[in-house]
Amino acid sequence: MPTRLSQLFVRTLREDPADAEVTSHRLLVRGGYIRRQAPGVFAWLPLGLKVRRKIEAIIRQEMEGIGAQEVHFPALLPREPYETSGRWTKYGDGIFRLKDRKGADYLLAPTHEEVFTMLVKDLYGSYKDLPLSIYQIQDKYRDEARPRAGLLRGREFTMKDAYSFDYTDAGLEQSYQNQRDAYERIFQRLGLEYVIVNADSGLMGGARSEEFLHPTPIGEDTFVRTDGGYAANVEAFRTVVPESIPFESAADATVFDSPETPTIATLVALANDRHPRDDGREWTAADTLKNVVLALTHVDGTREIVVIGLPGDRDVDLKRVEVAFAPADVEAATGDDFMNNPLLVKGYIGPWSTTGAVLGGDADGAPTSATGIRYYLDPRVVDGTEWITGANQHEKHVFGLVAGRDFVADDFIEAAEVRAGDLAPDGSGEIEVARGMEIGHVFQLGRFFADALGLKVLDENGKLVTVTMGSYGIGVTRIMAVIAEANNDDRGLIWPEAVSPFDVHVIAATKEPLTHEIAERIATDLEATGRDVLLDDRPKVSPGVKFGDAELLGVHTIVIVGRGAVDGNAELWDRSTGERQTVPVDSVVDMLTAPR
RNA sequence: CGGGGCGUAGCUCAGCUUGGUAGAGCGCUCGGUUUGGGACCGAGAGGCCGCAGGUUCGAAUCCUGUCGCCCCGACCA
Repeated sequence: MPTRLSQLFVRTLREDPADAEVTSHRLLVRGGYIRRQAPGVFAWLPLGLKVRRKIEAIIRQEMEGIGAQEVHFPALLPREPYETSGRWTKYGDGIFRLKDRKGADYLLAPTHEEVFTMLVKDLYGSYKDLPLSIYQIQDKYRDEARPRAGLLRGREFTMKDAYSFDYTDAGLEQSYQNQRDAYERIFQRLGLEYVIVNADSGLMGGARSEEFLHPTPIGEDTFVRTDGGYAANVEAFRTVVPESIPFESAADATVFDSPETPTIATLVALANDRHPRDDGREWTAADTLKNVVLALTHVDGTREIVVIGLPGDRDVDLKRVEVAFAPADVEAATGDDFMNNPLLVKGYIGPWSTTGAVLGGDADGAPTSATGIRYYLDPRVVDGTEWITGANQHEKHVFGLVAGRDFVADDFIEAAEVRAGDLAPDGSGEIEVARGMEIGHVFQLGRFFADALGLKVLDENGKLVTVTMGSYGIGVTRIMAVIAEANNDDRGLIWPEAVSPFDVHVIAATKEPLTHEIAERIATDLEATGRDVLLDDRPKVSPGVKFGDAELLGVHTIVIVGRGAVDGNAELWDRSTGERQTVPVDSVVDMLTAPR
């Protein structure tokens, strides 16, 4: 039986809801797919559920296709396994915690690595049981600091999470590749544009990690790519290191007075004014070495001051720094930090002074400088490059300071902002910077969880080996929003066929009994061929409203049975192109079911 | 957590400056007219004006506090 709009639990809204900003949120609420219940929490109405199930069906097919087995674990979980893995603490305010009547701690799972690991440990003990891939489609809960954009960042959301278990690295590689391939098929079937970028492994450590990003201006991730096929998350971007320059014949560094140079721009202006280059070129910000003082808080709580030196035309990208120093926390140095390090003269910081090294150390990293503070350099600051930088005296800078001669870093660091036009590390040219929404993530966890939770099996030699795992997530509900976001016009949604809530939307466009009878018959006949049909049989609703609702709801194929019915005609209306085609009523079903 | 905005009917909003019986449009119900692009007429139902204090003869309106929500940022396996 077709679904009758007159009976369907839905109410379309003529106006945009006041709390919806992004397109997908607006249209999904207006179309009666979802309703907001609490910030980041949504009720699913019949239409929304239908779309979601189509997405889930595709994911299930592809998971089964690679031999992953479906399970379903609780969303409500006890504290213990998360305590063991350390994530009860690590997640901080990010998870919903609750207590049962006895006062025992529970959480609403933000992700399920622990539970899967524990269950495999309970049931399996031999290498013969592996490899194993299991997955679930389950609601996840995260107490986001700021839920936003409707389904795109919710606090309750549905995710497909899969986990692979292997006892060899090669096995993990294979399992990972299987999932990765399945993801590509899933996104292709969903008609979703995606790029695969190298991701930072973040909280859980681990080896290979790739994100599937859907390029969109409202994306929360910044990534870079080249026409030559390179793509990476900015956090994972690696700077191309220039060739070193011989510096045997370089002139000595020269200290100069630099009053009133609070910024790089004023410093450059002063240098050009008083110490113009003799090669005719002007000094630029890129000739200066900017030294940024940061405070690290290590896992054990100790605080360490470090300095990062980078070309003056670049800013530090805090996210990239955090990744570089993970798991330590990073913040800007405070006034107290400067008080405690009087050798650092604010505004005139540099790795060198007339009395010798102030920052950095020798090649072994042993602190030999005056401060002993660890000094990190941007990879562009290769040996032989010459810089204008602070001389660690009030109102004094130095130029001609040569890297590798006058100062040495403890290490190099990817801390500088990444800019469009930078060169890709794989030689494929200049990068562009774009925004993307993460729709999938494949991740080699390695032995992190298995170690923490003691998941080991006996191998062929009877030796106990720690299992190596992968985790693979796809945001089901987020994908629905992303699809909606990518497929709409000013009149409403335009679902791709693969996820459309219905295959055909049949409209009885007049109030004459004849049109209703014909529409009814077409809908029933289409259903008999296996099509999923929505029939707008509302008896007293004007055609304009029905057309408007059809456009809002966004089923790609619409059949209008209206005033042409007396002549035996109906219309086929393509939602995406807007084209209408008059066809005999009797051929409608054939036309819509003919193989294409 | 920082910044900004908003809480009045199911939805979108006006009213608040200048205190005096709670409003509009859409939606919903009933009757009639209309009938291919969000029709019209008439009659209705529907509100603790976020909550709590205060000022006042009288508070949606003024004051204080509080809660909630939205947006930007920080954060975000």
